[in-house]
Amino acid sequence: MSELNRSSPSDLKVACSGCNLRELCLPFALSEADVERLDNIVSLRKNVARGQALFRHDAPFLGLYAVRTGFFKTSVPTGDGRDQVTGFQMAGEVLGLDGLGQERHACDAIALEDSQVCVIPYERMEDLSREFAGLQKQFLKIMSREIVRENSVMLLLGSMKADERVAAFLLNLTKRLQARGFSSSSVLLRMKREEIGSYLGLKLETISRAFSKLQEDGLIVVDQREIEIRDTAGLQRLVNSANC
Amino acid sequence: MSELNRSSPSDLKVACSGCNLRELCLPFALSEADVERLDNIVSLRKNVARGQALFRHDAPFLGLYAVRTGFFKTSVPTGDGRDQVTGFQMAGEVLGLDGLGQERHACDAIALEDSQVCVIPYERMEDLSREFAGLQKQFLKIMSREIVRENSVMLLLGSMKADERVAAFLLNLTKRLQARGFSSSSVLLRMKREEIGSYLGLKLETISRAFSKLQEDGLIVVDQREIEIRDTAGLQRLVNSANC
DNA sequence: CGAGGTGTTGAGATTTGTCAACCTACGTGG
DNA sequence: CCACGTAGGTTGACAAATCTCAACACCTCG
Repeated sequence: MSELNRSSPSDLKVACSGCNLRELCLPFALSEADVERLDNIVSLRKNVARGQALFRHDAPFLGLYAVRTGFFKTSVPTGDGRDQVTGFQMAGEVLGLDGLGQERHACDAIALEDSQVCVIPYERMEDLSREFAGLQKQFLKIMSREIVRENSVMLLLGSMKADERVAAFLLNLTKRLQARGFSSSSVLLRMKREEIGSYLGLKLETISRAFSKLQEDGLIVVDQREIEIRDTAGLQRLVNSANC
Repeated sequence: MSELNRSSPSDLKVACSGCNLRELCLPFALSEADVERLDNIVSLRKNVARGQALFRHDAPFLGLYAVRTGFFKTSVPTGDGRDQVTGFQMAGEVLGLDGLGQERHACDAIALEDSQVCVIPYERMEDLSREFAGLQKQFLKIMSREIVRENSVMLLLGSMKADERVAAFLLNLTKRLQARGFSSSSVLLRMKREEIGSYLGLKLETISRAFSKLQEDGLIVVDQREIEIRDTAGLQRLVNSANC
């Protein structure tokens, strides 16, 4: 009945050991042997259509998910029915870490395009320690990185101006896309202005104006959701100059 | 030579099993047997004087710390030498989770009063999986909770007005103090207005004005760093009404 | 008693939000 | 294939919130 059920849980056999995201995803820096152990834990894939939820807040925690293809946003409810976007996730990134603590999800995860995730079922995570110490530590590392990421978002939200936030947002996106082999000078945004605004703590009109401003200054070229980066160093200077 | 060295690493023998913070700290919800295993991992205490750093960003990650007595702040550098405060930690709370991922700390941890922490040395964490599956999962849970906490700070920074942020801050503090057996109607702030402002993404003058405003409205009474909560429900309404 | 750190308050500047109009792209149905 | 409706995006004018700068008050500590 839930939106979750409407997605198709295709029971494809997964193999981290043969995945082209190895270097970016769960297996990063793991030994060959450890990756094979991981294969036993990550056992199936799941498709999520654009607009659908992978999970919703308050839903029981069933496991972690690694994005295989596609693009997600996570958001927390504001109490009055609206949401604040807390992150955007692309291939190789992990969703659901918020749910481990209370065995219940703290945010919604919505696909911004047709996507596919690899599933790490909660009950299999019990096997982690039995499987190998290296694997268990891997999860601690992944969570630690998420904490560091959130620290940097707090920095952004707490101390940057609108233009600086947008510049930092674009640089972060292109850096992650570049690590995945995409162009670092051109981004196709998968989210709307309103979602960027929610993530950056700004209104959609302010995002729009910031894009226009950065374009006027020759740092980027905006064509709808297609952003061309003209001056990466200039954007970086803008971010660095924050709070001076 | 570092400030770290100037703190006195008193080699007291620690026993989680006999600690009065059991229910709030690392051992929460662990079995008697697991807590005894934890005793083998948490092996010493360390004093940190007011104003000193427990660790600094970029320093090698040596282990996790559980606050035993005292009060800390964590902050990340903004790039221009200044810092943004990312959290305040009191007895039973864990410091250093940010360092696991890169084996290097991402933030500074500074004592706001003379404090004592229990040390979980990094090399001992290797023993976690050998010791017991329950223990390893405990750390994942603690990290997950930190992620959820940071989510809620992002929500605060991204979508609340000054008064609402301050109200949320006070409610959060009193809730945590109450869980530790302190009065929920009176708080002695351990940090200055500037640090609250940094944490909440506001300037110190705005914090001062927000306190005055909440006092005018009869919700609190302010006397320097001593805050008396007069109307918890009123503060809660203010927080809930955010974004309406 | 004086100095320095911290906190409060006011006035004006700056930034962002709000509201409204308009534009563009896209999908649907005639 | 075109007309139309709708969602998303841009821009302007004004309002509201916060920041900035400055003056001053208070407290602590030597």
